[in-house]
Amino acid sequence: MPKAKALDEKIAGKKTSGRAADKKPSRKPRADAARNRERVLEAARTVFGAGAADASLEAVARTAGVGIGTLYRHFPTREALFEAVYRNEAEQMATLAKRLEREAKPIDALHQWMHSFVRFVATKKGMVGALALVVSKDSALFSYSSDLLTRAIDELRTRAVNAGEIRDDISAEDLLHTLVAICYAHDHSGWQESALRLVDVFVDGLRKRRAIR
Amino acid sequence: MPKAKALDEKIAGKKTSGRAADKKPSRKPRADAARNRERVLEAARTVFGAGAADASLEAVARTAGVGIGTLYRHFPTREALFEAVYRNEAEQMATLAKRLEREAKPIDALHQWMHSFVRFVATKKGMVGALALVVSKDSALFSYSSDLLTRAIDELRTRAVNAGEIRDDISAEDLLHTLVAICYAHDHSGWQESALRLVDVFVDGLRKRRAIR
DNA sequence: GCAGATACGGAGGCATCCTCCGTTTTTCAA
DNA sequence: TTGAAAAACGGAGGATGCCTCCGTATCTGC
Repeated sequence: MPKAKALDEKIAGKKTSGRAADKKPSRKPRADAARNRERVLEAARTVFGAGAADASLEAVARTAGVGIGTLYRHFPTREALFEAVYRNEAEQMATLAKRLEREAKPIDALHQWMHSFVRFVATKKGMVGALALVVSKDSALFSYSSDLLTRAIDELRTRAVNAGEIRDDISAEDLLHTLVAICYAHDHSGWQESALRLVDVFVDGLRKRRAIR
Repeated sequence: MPKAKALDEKIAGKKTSGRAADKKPSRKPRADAARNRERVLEAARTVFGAGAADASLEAVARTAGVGIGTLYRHFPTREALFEAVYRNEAEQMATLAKRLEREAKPIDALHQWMHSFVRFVATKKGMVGALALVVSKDSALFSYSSDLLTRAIDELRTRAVNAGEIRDDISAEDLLHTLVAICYAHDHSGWQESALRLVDVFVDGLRKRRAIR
């Protein structure tokens, strides 16, 4: 299972921020570098948070009061920047999954998690665009956050499948993909209600039940 | 119902290509203009058909052997070009809806139509990108094709609702949006099977059923 | 305080978007 | 047939964005 392996390495590497992996004593990171990184992140949160996930990176750099080169050094791609900006959010969703797993019945946990996801996204305008990028590119394979979310939903899914409550032929990736898709590009007022309803429909469809005849 | 009105005007205008609307005797369209329009369309079909919905418009113009200015004169926006390229496809889907309405039971008609949509999209690589644009922008309001699809699915939906087979609180827009979303950004091999399964789940969720107690 | 390591930043090459306008082609009426 | 006006052509050019590269500035450990 090469994919999971790569993921674990990635998480380990990121979490500890380069623990003496192999052959690098490496002095501590420079103060100005850390400062600038924070500035860029802050600017990105501001700019993307305004809903413009496609804002130019130059605008972000300008907002941060930093050269474009500096931005690219810290975040080589737009995805990397999104990743850093929304990592926190993904972690919150993962934590929520753990909690729901303890506190709710399998299918309810899944259902509630998906609802929370929609509501969460609703408060973070930029996140939709970020998620779209994450889902649409194969970069999903390289995204810490996206894997976090996939794992979270997969735990909920597996539990519900094992309890015999939902069908077993829909993958976690498909679930997440659908969830993001439901949130995506709904910009009119009232989209949140639509999205929540669509989640209801979808979860209902996942249920194993007998149809009225 | 201002939206529908605007739509009708649009259809009429396009269909008859400017029938003496009000005060324009207007000479007949120039031959070279018509020829170039066709060339651009053909080139666009080729380029987008190869799956590159984000190809540069300059590339399309080059392929068509036409200046970039000419392309923009005929199709002021990328969406307008998509619209023209895939208008035909949308009409086919609309026709299919009519047929299914005669030949299948309400919910089956809806289900089959959605399946056909997925399969259809699978054969037209560029179409996914086009649909994404159409759905994501509010340009949906100004799109002939998108309205055609919305109307088609709405007829199927309404019929199924009236037959008491599906819930009545999901709009045609939501259905179409979800359908497109399910197709969107699935690029790995085997996406078609995933997508068809997701459609099954979704339609199942639309059903009015009694839960297992 | 110094030297080397590290980071900065923006100029510059490239691509795309889209507009504007001088030139060319077509149409129509005389 | 012809010539002038209308219509369309096409591409140069200004604007913006992406990303890289490298001369310069700053920091850190000694």
